[in-house]
Amino acid sequence: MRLAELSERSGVSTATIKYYLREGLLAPGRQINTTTAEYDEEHLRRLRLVRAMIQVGGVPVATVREVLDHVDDDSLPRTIRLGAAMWALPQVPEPDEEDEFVRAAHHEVSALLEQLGWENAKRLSTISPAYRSLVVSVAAFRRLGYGWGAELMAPYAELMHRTAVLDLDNMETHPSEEERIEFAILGAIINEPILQSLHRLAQEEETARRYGFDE
Amino acid sequence: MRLAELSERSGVSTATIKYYLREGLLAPGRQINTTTAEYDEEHLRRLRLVRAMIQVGGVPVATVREVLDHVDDDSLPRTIRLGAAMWALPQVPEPDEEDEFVRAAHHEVSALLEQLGWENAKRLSTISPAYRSLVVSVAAFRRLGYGWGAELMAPYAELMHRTAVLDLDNMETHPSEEERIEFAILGAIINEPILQSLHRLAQEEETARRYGFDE
DNA sequence: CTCCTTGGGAAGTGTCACTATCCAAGCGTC
DNA sequence: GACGCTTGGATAGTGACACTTCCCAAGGAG
Repeated sequence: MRLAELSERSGVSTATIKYYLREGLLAPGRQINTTTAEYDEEHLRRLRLVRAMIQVGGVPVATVREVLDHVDDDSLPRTIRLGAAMWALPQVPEPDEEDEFVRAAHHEVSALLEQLGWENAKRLSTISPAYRSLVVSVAAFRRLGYGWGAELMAPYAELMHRTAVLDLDNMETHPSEEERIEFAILGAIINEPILQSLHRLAQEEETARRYGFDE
Repeated sequence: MRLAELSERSGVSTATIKYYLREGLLAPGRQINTTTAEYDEEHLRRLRLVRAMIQVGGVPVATVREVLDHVDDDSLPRTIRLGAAMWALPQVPEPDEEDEFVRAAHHEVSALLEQLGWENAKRLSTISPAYRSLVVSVAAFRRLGYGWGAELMAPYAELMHRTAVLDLDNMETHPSEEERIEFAILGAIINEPILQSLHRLAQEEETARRYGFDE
């Protein structure tokens, strides 16, 4: 398969594929001679993953490269590769520890983890990007004058835990390592828009059930 | 309160506030004379909401304006105002109905709504942005070769429905109309990062429980 | 009187994901 | 073997976006 065919089958323009090649998001094809390169199904698959991350997930190109670097790092064991890839994902601004709201949010969140008994998450709290982004979000809410304490978050956290259980159950149905890692990344990226859409749909449904249509 | 104080109390630079004023995201202050305007707590509150939408929620400025226009439209009844504001939020590209994956996703999603008994969501399916974005995401997943059918989505949808119930319960604890509408918008925007963070934290927790730390 | 602030507008900045253009070197076809 | 096409490689340009900078004339405070 040559560039033109790769482009056609993926729906991505050749110019964009060349851009991805330059950015290291896609491995170069097998060079046949100076002016021809051969791509295979693996390239197509990877290109689609990249597209999904960028277009559906809105992940910045630089982040995609980081994630893929971890995925392809054969020197690491599988769980680490997966974890590294997942952790490279969020683009979380370092919370400002001076800020009173940030400090309050910290307490709130660790109280939450305590209450839920999430021992592992607690142990990771100093380094986990998910923890940090939660702190940032809670602080933002507080700054607006809305209380969003552990007691309000706990039921949400319970539901999200069940969601995570579903995620991992689904992942485990995939036979090969490669597929599982890819699926986990998709689960973290494409799943989120799906969850978000389901959430909004559910809100519409529930709103209509409670208040009806005033249309 | 003058511009400088509004800036100081909100942590937003005067230049940016002026930009928001120009863009119609913030009502002009009460003009005292040609060179002085007076702002009140309401302005501060609105400014914080705008900031939250843009910074935490990543909502484009143009979309923020649309949302606020609906919120401030006193000619509409409350539920409509709320609905209009929520619907202005997502920036969903129109799905390409020609695409086979999009059509398949359509069937998938309406089968899901059928199975769940979400009658209201189903009735809204032709116009709801949430429905459309769900179709787009499911189609993207399919295009990558991953099956993500109604039977897999249903348990997620159930969990999201419970989340929506929590959302509305929380909203109803707010006494005033204004606050409820504002809270609902925040719930749609800031809540989502929080849910997302909780989801990822839960994934970390569950991954650690299942596979332990290989560190 | 002087300095500062005000609203207002125009123009510039930096980031990001492409996109367009150009190039010399092959390949396939006639 | 001429011609049109494609290739990898590189550079520069584009358009959207969210500011940010700069400048202005008018008013107010000390």
